[in-house]
Amino acid sequence: MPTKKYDKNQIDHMIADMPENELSDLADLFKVFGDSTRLRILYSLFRGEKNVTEICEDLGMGQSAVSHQLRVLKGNKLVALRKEGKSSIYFLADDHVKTIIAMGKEHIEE
Amino acid sequence: MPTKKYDKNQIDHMIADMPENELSDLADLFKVFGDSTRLRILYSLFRGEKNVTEICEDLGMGQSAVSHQLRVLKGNKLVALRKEGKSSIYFLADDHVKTIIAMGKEHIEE
DNA sequence: TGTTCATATGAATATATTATCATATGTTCA
DNA sequence: TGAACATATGATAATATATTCATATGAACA
Repeated sequence: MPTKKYDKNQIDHMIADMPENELSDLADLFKVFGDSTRLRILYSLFRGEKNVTEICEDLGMGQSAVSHQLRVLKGNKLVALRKEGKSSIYFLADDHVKTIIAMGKEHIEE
Repeated sequence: MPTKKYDKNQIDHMIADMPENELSDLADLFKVFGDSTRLRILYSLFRGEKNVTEICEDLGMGQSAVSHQLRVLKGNKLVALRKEGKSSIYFLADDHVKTIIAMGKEHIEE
């Protein structure tokens, strides 16, 4: 499978004629990234899949808060999970998560 | 100037070892994209620079609400402006805006 | 079966955010 | 200068959001 690349010309074309309702969906997606707890969860999973307890330890946060945010992330298809005994093992759902984070990172570093 | 490209390997490397405070800045940036009024403004400016009145007309929103959001966008360096007579002409500040929107768009379309 | 561990979820509170209204600032031009 | 226009901004009210607390669900296993 070839590595996917993005260049500016493709991007201009990609954005043109975006309908109003799609913009609204897009805002909802970015809203999910716009919370540092959720972003820290994503970043934690970027370093490897984890169960809920491990995520809590990694973030130093309570189980309930983390579960609530995992629910949001899952609802937006940014993470997925598999059950393993008593545990739920969460992992990043696709590579767009990484790409979006990388783009944002590049922006703030300038 | 060569067209910039991004591939998955670069991206993995880009994200590795991101410090905690940078994640917080990143969440703040995404928060800016996570509002449909602001996203509509960005999209409007993607189609061409505009003064405040024109943006208001394009969005069908009041001047005050738009100005408040332009302030947020400007504070985050996503738009810039030049003064021209009585008008402030706003435009997209850089190409990352487009890239970030394109990545998000691609995600929601799957 | 009953206890423990792991996770999910509902309700409530505290905080943040957005649009509106009113007004201030600044520019143009008669 | 002062009237008209364009934009910016402060305060407020309405809404949305996140965390906490309490509790429910479900699996493993003695």
